[in-house]
Amino acid sequence: MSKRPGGTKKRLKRGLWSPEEDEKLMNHIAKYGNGCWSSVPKIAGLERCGKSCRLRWINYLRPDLKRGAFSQEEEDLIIHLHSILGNKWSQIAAQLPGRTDNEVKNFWNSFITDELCCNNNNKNNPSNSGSGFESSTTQSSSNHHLPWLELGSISSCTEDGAGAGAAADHYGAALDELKWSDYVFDGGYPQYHQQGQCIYGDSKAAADAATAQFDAHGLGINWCLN
DNA sequence: AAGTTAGTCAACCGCGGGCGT
DNA sequence: AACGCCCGCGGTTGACTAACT
Repeated sequence: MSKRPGGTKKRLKRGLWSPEEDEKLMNHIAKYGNGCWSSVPKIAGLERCGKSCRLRWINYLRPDLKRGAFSQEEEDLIIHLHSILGNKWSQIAAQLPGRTDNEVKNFWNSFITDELCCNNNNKNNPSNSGSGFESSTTQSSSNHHLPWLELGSISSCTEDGAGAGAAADHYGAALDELKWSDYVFDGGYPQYHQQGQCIYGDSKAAADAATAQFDAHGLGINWCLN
């Protein structure tokens, strides 16, 4: 952290929370609930800012949090929701009970790092070119079974940025109608290469059929390499 | 064994929106 | 309408640790 909050009268503690601080915050919330964060540090006897208290509670102390690695279903859901919602971490996390936006964001950043890394590896290693998605998952603990379907750029289908939200809604509604699961290909990942793009699917015909279905709904879909 | 690199987790910061005055 | 306060979100980065050389 290169930037420091300026102008604070009292020097607030920063960095990792101690067990004693956690206990103070837990006790405070058990007693008063989790409202009015700005007053929490004062009442709870913590030398932290209210925002820090709120973050600690939301990301770590909440009793309903589900700790540990993401399940395969959760990973798939994140990937799916991100294709629709973009970096709306709080909205994505809202669909994952017990998970925080921070967790989802961290997962996604790791996921993207893996994907980029393995794309580069694949480019440099022709022997991997036939199964890019699968090979991209072998390094991490993640085991992504789903091809990564990327919706056509939402911004590109609107006249300006103001329509992005409506466009996202449109995609979401259309995907619901299309029954997303019909386009989740299980098993291996043969690819159809065309004009620099990869289309993942059980076969070219399957990918073409899926693409046609999306086209019929007015979706500018790119079956995306990852 | 020691040093380096990479990956993950946790926390901070700035910004924008909602709300009350 | 303007202002200030508070909260929540998304981006970023420091701390820690495991893996690698």
